[in-house]
Amino acid sequence: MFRGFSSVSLDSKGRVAIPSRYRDRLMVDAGGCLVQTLNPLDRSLWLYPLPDWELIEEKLADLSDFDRQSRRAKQMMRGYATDCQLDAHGRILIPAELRDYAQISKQAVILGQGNKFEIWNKASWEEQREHWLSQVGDEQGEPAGALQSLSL
Amino acid sequence: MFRGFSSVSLDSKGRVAIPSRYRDRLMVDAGGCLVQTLNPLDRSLWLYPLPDWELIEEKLADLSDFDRQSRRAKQMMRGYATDCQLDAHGRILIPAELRDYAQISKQAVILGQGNKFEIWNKASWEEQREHWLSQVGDEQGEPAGALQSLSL
DNA sequence: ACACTTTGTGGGTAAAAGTGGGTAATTGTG
DNA sequence: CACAATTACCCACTTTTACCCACAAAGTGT
Repeated sequence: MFRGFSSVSLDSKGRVAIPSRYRDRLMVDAGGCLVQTLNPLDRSLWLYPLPDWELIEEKLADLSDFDRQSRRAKQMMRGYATDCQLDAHGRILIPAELRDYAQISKQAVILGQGNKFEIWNKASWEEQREHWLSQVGDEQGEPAGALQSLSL
Repeated sequence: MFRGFSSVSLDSKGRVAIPSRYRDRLMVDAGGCLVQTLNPLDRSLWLYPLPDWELIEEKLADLSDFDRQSRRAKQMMRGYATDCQLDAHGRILIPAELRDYAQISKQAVILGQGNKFEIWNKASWEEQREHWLSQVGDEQGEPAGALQSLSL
């Protein structure tokens, strides 16, 4: 399971260095082959090791074409899925289309999220974080649904 | 179960010495492998032995991605979860991001909290403590839900 | 009281990681 | 077929991190 936070920067060509602590795992499990796609739930990107992506793709294939939501999810995720590979320095190139979608230009963050990574524009991420924290910390507000029953 | 209070200081690199009375436990149970993450409920940090963290991670993985609050909880807790190891002197390095979040710079406190530790900025902790004491002791104030039925 | 061990603290150094950019090859387009 | 744009690969530099060593303070036992 991937976890952890990394602040990274894109160079002028749209490349990001994958934090080194993950590289061995990615080389062993996936031979350095990754799949990027857009995250339809937030304006960010998802990055899967190829084998994990293939599982996702199967799940998507099972979704009905006659349900509009399902059809859109399939179209978006599969349509933007892009193969990529770690280069000699452990970097990947993020295609311009995906950079635009997630509004990533210079500063980004990479979040380990279980079977995948999320890549965010740094500023957007921090905005989301502050927003969420102010909600959770707010004792007046609704006590955050699912979190309520969670003992950490 | 961890318990107890320790006042500690960070050095210029952001390292803190874990109080020695816990070290044996941490070495035996977790091989010195720990996971830090942010505490979304207070501006402090949580520090889990790796095996205990993995239980938490499973709980998080079960939360739905389609509920916004749940998704955020996953993103934050997992996203900021950082592996670390006790060094030869029983210290850990707190990443800059987490230090910023908890506003920890020089003086901190470590609180044993069952399956984990909480790490606070010392001044924030004392402030919280005083604030909480004044609320709970105050007979006028609302009698704090679940505490009401608790016999200590 | 003294020596010795354990704990806390500070910092130096070498290796690794992150970053930036040049150039050649490939691809797509007019 | 020629040209422009994009991509892959290479090299160089800067920053960060991990590991090591050294010392100060406090506690322990003789």
